[in-house]
This record gives sequence, structure tokens and C-alpha cells, in this order.
Amino acid sequence: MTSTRKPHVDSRLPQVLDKAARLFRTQGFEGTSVRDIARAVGMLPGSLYCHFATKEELLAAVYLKGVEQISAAVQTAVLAHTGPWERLKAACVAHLESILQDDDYAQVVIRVRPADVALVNQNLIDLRNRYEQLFIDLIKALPLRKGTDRRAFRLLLIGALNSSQTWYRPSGKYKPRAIAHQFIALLRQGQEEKA
Amino acid sequence: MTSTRKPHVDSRLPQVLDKAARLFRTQGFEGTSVRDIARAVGMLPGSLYCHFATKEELLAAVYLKGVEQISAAVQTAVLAHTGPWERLKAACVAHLESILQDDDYAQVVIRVRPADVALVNQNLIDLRNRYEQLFIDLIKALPLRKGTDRRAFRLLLIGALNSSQTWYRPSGKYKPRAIAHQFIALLRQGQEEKA
DNA sequence: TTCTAAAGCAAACGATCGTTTGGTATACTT
DNA sequence: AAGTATACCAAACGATCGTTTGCTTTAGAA
Repeated sequence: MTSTRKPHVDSRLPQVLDKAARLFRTQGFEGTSVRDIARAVGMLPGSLYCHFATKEELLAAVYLKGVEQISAAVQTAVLAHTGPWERLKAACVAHLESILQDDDYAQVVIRVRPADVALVNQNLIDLRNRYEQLFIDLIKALPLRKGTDRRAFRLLLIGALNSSQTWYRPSGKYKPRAIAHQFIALLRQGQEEKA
Repeated sequence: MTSTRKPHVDSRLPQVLDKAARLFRTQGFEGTSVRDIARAVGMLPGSLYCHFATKEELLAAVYLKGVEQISAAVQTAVLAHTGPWERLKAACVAHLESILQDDDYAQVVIRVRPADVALVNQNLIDLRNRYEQLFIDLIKALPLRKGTDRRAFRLLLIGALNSSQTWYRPSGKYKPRAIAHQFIALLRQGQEEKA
């Protein structure tokens, strides 16, 4: 066998994460075997355990990167606007673009249920709460009608955004920007005072 | 072994469905083994195949019963009201009560992704579309502002309702009725003409 | 009363699962 | 130049997976 062994400085950890993210988002966590991931990278199953102690820790690494990336995307998008509604809408567009088309890692964050991953469960929940804090702040800045429940507002909006993953089709009529536009419009017009 | 064999008229099919529904909704489809189900019923794994050819067909049977039950709950609830907003709200309450506390079967319908069950995939999608038609009709009857996209309205509402399954806790402050009330209020006040 | 089909037991099938062990080659350290 | 830790290969571990096969018991049909 012609053994062309590669040096360990260019380890395949980045590729492992990339392939794992793609597989987790398409087949789910339990639907993806470590052999699937190893094969996608071109290594043997056991070799993955040089980088992670368990399959769940591999998921946690993907999950962490997903939260970091979608958080960065949302924060960057928000910077371009000053009005509170415009800022929230920009956040929704960035959120949807990430979880629907751009970012395998972010899609894992929305798709995989923390409850299904017993050992790193709280880890994932904390990461997700950290991300959702962005939306809590954006909604706090909104000029809502007196008595409006901001938590209900947030759960309604984020729930709707995230479930778009179940019906969205890239070939369909609605693109992420349009979805965000429609959803925000439905919510915003309920908050504006009519003369 | 004292064998107290039971006659086959009182087959354990209903119990199989009940236990399968409960396990599928708590652990997911892939997270539940046929041995889990058999043990919960008190039979051997192979005996399940007297009633179903595959594990996926067992899921399909649970799924069908779930759609039937939640459809019945929603349709019954709607009957008590005449105003279009009141009817939609009653539907949301019944929907939430089913998928959050009352009905293991209905919870499976919301929790399990049809895409994860290759062989009976289209079967489940059709069942779910049949159910969602109820909401399409209820929303069609709504006096919405001119130009309002009713499909976006539906996707927003149903998406938010269904994702409540991820954050709802029975011990929490919000009960199904309160959630529906909050969500409908947020959407309804955007549709009412101010003098 | 005889026959048939349903329901379940008992035991096993091959496949796949996450993971472990031990060896080997390379890169970095000293 | 010698030593150490890293990244991976090669091969296997026991466990668990969905499913099958053959047999037994019983209920209802003939």
C-alpha cells in the first residue's frame, strides 16, 4: 500500500466539523453515524476520537460554532440600521438566511433538539439561550402597545422563524428576506397607533 | 412457567399503539426501539410484527390516529363559536391542548419529521396537509386587511404554535389557553381598523 | 366438529452502532 | 539529534438495531 501520510499540522478537524455539520443538519443527530462522518471526510471511524471523546461532544462543537456564526450574522446585520423595527427585521433576515440556506452549523442549532443529547444537554441549552438574548434585547427596544407581552411576542416570532425550516424549499416562492418581511409586517401593524 | 395465554380477540394492538405513541413523543422515532415498545406492552419484539410489517408502518398508524384525534378536537372546539376570530382562537386552544398535554398521538404528529421516515414519508405529509387545511379554511374566513398574505399568516401562526412544544413546561406560567390568547391577540390587533 | 387464520412466544439472524486498543508516521520541542 | 505528543490507520470490541423464522395456542368460520 502506498502510504502517503500527511503531517499533523494540517489535521482534518475543520473538515470533520464541516462534514458533521452538513450531515447533522440533513439527517439529524441520531440519523447520522460516526461512520457517515468519517467516510465523508475520508478517514476511519476511530480516528474521529483523536478530536472528540464522544459523538455528543462532536455535536457540541458543531453547535457552538453554529451559535457563534448565527450570532455574528445577526449582530452584523443589525448594525446597519437604527430604527428598532428595522433592526429586528434585519435580525430576522439574517437569522433566516443562516438557518435556511447559508450556514450548515446554524441549521444544526435549530434542527437538533438539545433534549435528545443527554450528556451535553445543558451545554446546548445555554448556548441557545445566549443567542436568543439578542432577540430579547431587540424586542425590548420596540415601541409596543402598552400591556403587550414581550415574551409572547418573542416566542411567537422566533417559533415561526424556526419552523420555516420544516416548510421552506429553496425553489419555492418565498425567500428568507420575503418571509421576514411578511412576518414582521403582520406583527408591526398591530403595534402602530392609527390616528 | 405458568402460561396464562390470552385469546386473540383482546389483542394488544391498542396498547401497542398507546405505548408507541408515548415513546415516540418522548424519545422521538429513531430514539425509540421496537424493543422499548415491546417491553412497555409486555410482549416480545418479534410479536409486534403480527400487527405491522415495519417500524415505520407502526409510526404511520400512530401518526394517522394523531391527525384524526387532533382534527376532531379542533373541529369540535370550533363548533362552539361563530365569529371567525373566535373560531380560530378556539382551534388554537384545542391544537395546543392536544400537542402540549392531552394527546400523545397528536404530539407525535408535531414532533416527528416526516422527512426522517423515508418509506412512509409522503403518507405522513398528506395526513398533515389534510389537518392544516382546517386552519387554511379558518384563516380564509378572517376579515383581514386588504393585501394581507393569508399563507404567511398561517405559517406564522402554526409555526409559532408548534414550536411551543420546544419551550412549554407544564409547570410554567403559560397554559395552552393563555398561549393561544396571547398569540391571537398579537395578530388580531394588526387587522382591526382604528377609527 | 374440523379447519383456518390471528396473536404471540422463543430464539435467532445479519447489520450497524459508538467506542477502544495498539501500532505508526509525522511535526514540533529541547 | 533525540524525544514527545499529535493525527491517523487497522482491526476489533460488545451492544443494540430492525427483522425473520418456526412453533404454539386460541377464536371464530365451515
